[in-house]
Amino acid sequence: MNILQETKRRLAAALRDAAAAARAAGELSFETLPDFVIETPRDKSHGDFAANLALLLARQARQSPRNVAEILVRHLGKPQPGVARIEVAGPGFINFILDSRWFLPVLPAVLAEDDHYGRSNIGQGIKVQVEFVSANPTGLLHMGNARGAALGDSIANLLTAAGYDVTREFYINDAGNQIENFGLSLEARYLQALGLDAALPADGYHGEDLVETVRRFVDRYGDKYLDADPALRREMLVRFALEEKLAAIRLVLEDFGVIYDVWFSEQSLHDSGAVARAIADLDRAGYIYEKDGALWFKATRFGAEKDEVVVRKNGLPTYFAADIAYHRNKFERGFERVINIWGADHHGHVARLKGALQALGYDPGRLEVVLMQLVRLYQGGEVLRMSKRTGHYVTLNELIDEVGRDAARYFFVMLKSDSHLEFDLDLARSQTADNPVFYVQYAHARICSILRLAKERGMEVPPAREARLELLEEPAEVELIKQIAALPETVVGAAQALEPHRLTRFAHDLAGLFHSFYTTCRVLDDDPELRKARLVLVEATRITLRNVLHLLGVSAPERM
RNA sequence: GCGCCUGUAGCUCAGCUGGACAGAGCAGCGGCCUUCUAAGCCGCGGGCCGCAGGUUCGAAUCCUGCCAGGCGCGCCA
Repeated sequence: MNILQETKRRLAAALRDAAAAARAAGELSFETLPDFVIETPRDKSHGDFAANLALLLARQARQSPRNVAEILVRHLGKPQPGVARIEVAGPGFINFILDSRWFLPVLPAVLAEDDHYGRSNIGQGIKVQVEFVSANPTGLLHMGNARGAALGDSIANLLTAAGYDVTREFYINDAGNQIENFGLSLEARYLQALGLDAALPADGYHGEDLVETVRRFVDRYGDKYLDADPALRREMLVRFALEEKLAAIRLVLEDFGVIYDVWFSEQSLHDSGAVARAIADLDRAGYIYEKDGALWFKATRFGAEKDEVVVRKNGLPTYFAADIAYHRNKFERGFERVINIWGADHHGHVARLKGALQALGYDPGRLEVVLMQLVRLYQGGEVLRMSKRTGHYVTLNELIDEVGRDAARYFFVMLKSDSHLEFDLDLARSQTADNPVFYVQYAHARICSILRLAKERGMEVPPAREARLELLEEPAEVELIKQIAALPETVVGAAQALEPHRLTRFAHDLAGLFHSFYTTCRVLDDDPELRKARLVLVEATRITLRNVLHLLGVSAPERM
């Protein structure tokens, strides 16, 4: 049910017919009809829909836009269904003012579709993968990862709602230098735990959490690896720590409402030979050369700023090499579109990865990277720098404890991914009511409260067919219905643009319209007919609000 | 130095891929609870859309050049 888009489509067709008729009548001359839009004007006084066709046609027709608009309106001929009035306004817009009853059919549709309301099938079941967070499993998740988690999960929800077949994936960086370094740090902590004087590597992991991890390792294995081969010792420590860290990451993400379909190991790509194969194939295609003892990929051929090493002088493949193999693997698994959520500090990686995929014969457009600016954390008015190596960072675990999952998720997706997120920890900690998520949730709780009371009084929400919905003609009611009707196109737009922040905006607007309605209209009215109609409206609002909140990964509480 | 992102009300941010007089939330001021949750509603004030050019019937939005902030330019990931 998408009454808005259907109406727009029909009006657009009518305008095209009108233009053709006007040309046939010799009143308007043009070669080809320009692509015009029918949009919902910002300003309510401009009607429900506005068309800019006359403005675009004016030049070709060599007439003033307003004249063109008048001619088009005249040729629209018989009254359009649902349209109460048509006006030519401003520079030459054609405004359509709809009969307020035109939107009423959306209410029974919402009740019927229930938790499916807002879904569509523009994705046509196309397989899409969303890879996000993919943090190093060497510590806990920080604020940047948290933003990625909220963003990635909401985008995945949006794509699912738009009819795509979505897979959520976490890429585990369990290979390479960082792991090597991780092992050395663990080893030092291990020796320290056994009372020896061992120093952490200068660029090692200084976080306190490793001390605890090693303590648990000692609980299990004691000093068994004190005199063991250091390589074996580190391998055992790393294996133990990775398992523990990954379990913790998985757990906190679940607390955050994020469940992955696939956890993909980087090491497995090395083990299976996929990395070596990718390099060999690039070489065969002529995009690899040797310099200074290392193997380089000719990324500059594909618009990157510089070429990139794939195999180091020491013979070990780079992270980039593994990433090439990984993304090829994604396509081999049948994903039509592959979406990565990355921190903006990785943006330099985009061009060369796309280049490598192109070199392997894939359309690089199938890889879409959503770059998010990093989260800046404020405390006591000062910026806190976050770094895993210094162990100085606020974890997602702490964030959930202090501000709660709902507020955190809402805040992270409230902004465009492009914009820097300023997270004032003191403000977030202070659980005050100026939190927008409370505003939206409160609207939902208020509705549930009304419905509870109605039930107690034996006044359940009637089947929509039995309600005289045409009684809903207060401005606050009409505005509320229009916003409810706008959910499907909002979801589609947000999914296409990969912009979940459009949903928080929609939710906030919807909540605001409900609050206004609440103060002007009494739902449990003495008039039984009006009461039934309003119960249907309120129920439809509840469903819409809840569905949006769920797309955001935020709960819809029944009481507050 | 080069590349990417950002610059809109005192603060935090929207602005629907070029539309009609630039919007919201906080903060400030003034009203509204004997009736379904006042975590709410209604009203008021507040802006050279970083600056300067250009394209267009029309620019916060597109192009160019500056200015400011963030990030990147590793045989790290």
